[in-house]
Amino acid sequence: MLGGEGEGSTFSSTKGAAEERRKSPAVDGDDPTARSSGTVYTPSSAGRYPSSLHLSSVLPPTGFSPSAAGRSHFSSAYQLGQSPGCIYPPYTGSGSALSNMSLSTAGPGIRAQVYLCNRPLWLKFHRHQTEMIITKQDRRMFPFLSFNIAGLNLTAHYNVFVEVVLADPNHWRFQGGKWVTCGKADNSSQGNKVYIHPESPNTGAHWMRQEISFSKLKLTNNKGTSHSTSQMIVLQSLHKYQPRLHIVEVTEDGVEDVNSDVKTQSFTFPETQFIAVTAYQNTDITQLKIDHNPFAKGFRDNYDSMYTAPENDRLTPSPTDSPRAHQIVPGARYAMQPLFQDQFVNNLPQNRFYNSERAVPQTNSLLSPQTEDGASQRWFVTSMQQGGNSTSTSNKLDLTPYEGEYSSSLLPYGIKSLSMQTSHALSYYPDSPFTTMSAGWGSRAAYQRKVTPSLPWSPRPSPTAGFSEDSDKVKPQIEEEVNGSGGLISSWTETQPSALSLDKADSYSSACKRRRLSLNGPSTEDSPTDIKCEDLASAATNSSSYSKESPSSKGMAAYYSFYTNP
DNA sequence: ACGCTCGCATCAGGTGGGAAACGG
DNA sequence: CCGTTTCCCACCTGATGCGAGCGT
Repeated sequence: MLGGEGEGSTFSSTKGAAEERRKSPAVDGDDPTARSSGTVYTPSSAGRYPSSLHLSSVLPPTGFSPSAAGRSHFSSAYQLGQSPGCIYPPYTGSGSALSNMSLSTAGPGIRAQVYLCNRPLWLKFHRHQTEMIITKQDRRMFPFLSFNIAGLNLTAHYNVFVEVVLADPNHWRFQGGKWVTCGKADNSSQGNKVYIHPESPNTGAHWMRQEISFSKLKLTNNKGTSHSTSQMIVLQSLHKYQPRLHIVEVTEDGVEDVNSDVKTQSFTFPETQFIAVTAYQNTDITQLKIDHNPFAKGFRDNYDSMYTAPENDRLTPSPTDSPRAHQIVPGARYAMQPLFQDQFVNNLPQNRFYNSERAVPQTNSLLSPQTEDGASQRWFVTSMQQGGNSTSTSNKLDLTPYEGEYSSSLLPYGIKSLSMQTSHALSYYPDSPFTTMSAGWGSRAAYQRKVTPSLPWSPRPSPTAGFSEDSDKVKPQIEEEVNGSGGLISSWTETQPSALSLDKADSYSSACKRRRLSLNGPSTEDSPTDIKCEDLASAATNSSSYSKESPSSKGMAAYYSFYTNP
């Protein structure tokens, strides 16, 4: 590994986590991009955040007083998460939460917007209820969190970190092929819940210049190790969690400005919600992981032979399905992809391609026309909009095309508008060559030599580019799938591939639990594991399921969900 | 001779599967 | 007994180092 994230740095408790912040991982590490500052958090900041960040999910609402928090969105978020009987808590839809967030960020000049870079991938998982493996040793998240940020003050300094909080008060169990609540969550969870980006603190220009990846973030269920490293977030199995992105303006030294409570901005992406598990429960999730995680590639080949029948609902193209992947991944298997994709496309009923679109026609009217450059094709989710749906569709993602402000703030930096060809903004390992060029990758001649020529995904995927072609198609899909507290369940059903019919639950007996014991699941019926994203992008616009999430064609990769807190 | 490119080998680490162990 | 967790395994990716080949 590059070791640029301060691996090995340790601290021994929640308090230690705060200590760790003061001792920025980035500072400790050798990350060349890390600013020179030696501190990240002052004791004061440390004292403030642990209370909100670490305990927000477990403390009773009373533990938060708007005045004390100054970041009322934390408490609000908690309250949302505590909504009784709410299977899918309105953590995002809560107008209160977001309104508060708005308040906290109402400071002049501070109005960040955040993209979830690999949102399409997250959505794929989200449809089936994302699961994240947690192990005693630790396990990376996959998909991992990756953001693009805009709207920050160029010269101001910020700490960027992710907090993982309980998404709801329930304990979950996988039964009958679906997730059901099973008692109450254990709120006594201890351990680190925050992962500070190793490049923190850094300037707004820095954060906006590149994709902010949290690929090194690791999950564990070992409370004992929660103190060992800031890279680990301690979770409990069979609990549902919601990652949050926090951006805190700090001084040049990384010290939070204690005089300002309005310089903290938080962003929640419902599609990143997941259930922590020690072993995968849903075979669909397993298949998605295998299909998309390069490190799980070893589990793919066995399925090629199974995917003989054209599966309209092919879960996803492989991460190696990008043009680049075809070029850099050896093996006849990949050489055959064009054939597979043709079969896939040709066998897909045309009407399946646009179902979701037709189902939500109004969305088109809200969208900017597709353009080749994709300049106007971004999803801009405002907290206000979310708030408007707080009551009934709290979990819903309101998507509207974003233009103007974002463009003006973003493009000037050329941040995400790199012309670099990219069909894979998903950047599975953006910490590698692709997200942190400034972190040393750019200097690695050898690697560049080998990869750059065919590099399909950019380390700094352009949001503007990323949305090309899919905006008007994804939105409806998203609205359906990430819908309200109760909407998710329905969407789970509605958006299932044809093979994943409504009776999936029934068909998913316990015998189906282990993928290899069941080949009749939607996953196992997948057609060729490797279908070019480009083709899927155009063909899979259909089934609300695996539609436009694939890295786009036109050399663009990402589809971003773009949140902002007013 | 020198520098660069390229291919190969090696190593570290990430991945899910599956059996065994654990615990209520 | 059954659901959950732990551990080990094979397989994979990515990083790195080394040496051969080539051009200047």
